Amino acid sequence: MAYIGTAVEYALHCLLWLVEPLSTPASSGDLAELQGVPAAFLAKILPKLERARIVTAAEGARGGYRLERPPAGITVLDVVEAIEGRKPLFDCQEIRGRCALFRDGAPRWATSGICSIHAVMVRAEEVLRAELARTTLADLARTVGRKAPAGFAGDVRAWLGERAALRASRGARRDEEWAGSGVGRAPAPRRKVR
Amino acid sequence: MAYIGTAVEYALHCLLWLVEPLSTPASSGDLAELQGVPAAFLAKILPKLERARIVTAAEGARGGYRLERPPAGITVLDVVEAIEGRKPLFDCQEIRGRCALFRDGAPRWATSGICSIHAVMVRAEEVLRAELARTTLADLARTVGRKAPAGFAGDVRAWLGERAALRASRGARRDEEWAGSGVGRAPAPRRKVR
DNA sequence: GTAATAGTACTCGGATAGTAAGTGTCCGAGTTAACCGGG
DNA sequence: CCCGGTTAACTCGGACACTTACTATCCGAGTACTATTAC
Repeated sequence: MAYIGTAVEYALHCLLWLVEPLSTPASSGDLAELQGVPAAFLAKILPKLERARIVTAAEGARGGYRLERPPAGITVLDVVEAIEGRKPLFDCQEIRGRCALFRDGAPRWATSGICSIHAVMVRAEEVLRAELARTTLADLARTVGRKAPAGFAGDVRAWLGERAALRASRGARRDEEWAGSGVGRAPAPRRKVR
Repeated sequence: MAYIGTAVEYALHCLLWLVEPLSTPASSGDLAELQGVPAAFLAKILPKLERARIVTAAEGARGGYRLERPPAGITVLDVVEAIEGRKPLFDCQEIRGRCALFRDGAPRWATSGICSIHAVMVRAEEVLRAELARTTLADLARTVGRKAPAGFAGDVRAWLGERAALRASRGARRDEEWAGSGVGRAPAPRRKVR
């Protein structure tokens, strides 16, 4: 198992599509289908980004996600910690104090301060975090934009918009089919389709 | 679960006691008891250090472990990789190529080269490894030596030596108890006082 | 025309499998040192 | 005094429980928007 899991990868890829503002927010289901990742899992990841104030969620019909802050202010480290929490690279078991020579309790010099081995790991974790904090969402989007052909970002935006529009008309279209089938309509009670 | 596990911690603590050469090699059982760590587990860790040519193992009776190389040439990274292997910080799922817009196969620009997100993680892993490679066993031992009181290292060496000597005489002592209990003995009877 | 209402799509959160990895234990095989008795 | 057999202690490696975390799925609750109906 890797230290940085699949959930972070899914999140970053979703955020990349949200860098350029959309006319309608993107639903978690659409983001999942767009990228071929499990929708139920993504629906569990995105709320964590919301709690971290990285995205805003619009509830209800026509709901979805938008970036809350400008992408140049969101670092990869922000995303990692929003999803995985701040889990340590290493958790010290305090072996120092268990030495068999300490018959009755470990002396102060062996329990105070930080273990030297632990100190190395803490330094390593710090440089790791610093490196992850160097790259922002805007940097990532720029890099991706250089690789993809000219119209691609627009195509994706169009696909997402189409998806939203299709959903908006679905109820109405279904009603139309009902009318066309010649079935009488009851006033108040609605029939459930399917 | 942490990226760098307990096994690495046990290993580093053991190695610290081996920095100063011992007259007799230290057995895995003694190292375990000295530090209050599960012996059966440690017996599984130390062979990995041997395969990485960090320690040498003396087999058979009076066997045990010694440092193979000078401690200034053994880095913390060496120990981590000897035990955990070179597991990646992040394993890329290649989400790029799964885009729903690629109806019939992903285009070359989306599969060639390294994913931009992956690239960030690779850089992070590199700085992490570099930081771990900065500290050697000799550095660690020096730091520990500054914290512990003057005679402590000597006390530990004495304890390990005593342990080895005690084992050397144990069989004989047990023979005496056997003789005292009047239980008959098969082939080669033995007796000796410690 | 305006207000109430039903329906739908979405987010959010909890509950729940399944799977992979790390921790820890146990046992058998092979190896070496020490010891004993017999020459 | 020296030689061969026996025993004990150790490393090494495989097999096996146990725990934990992550991935993934499902379902219920709440919320907002739309369309329809009634006044």
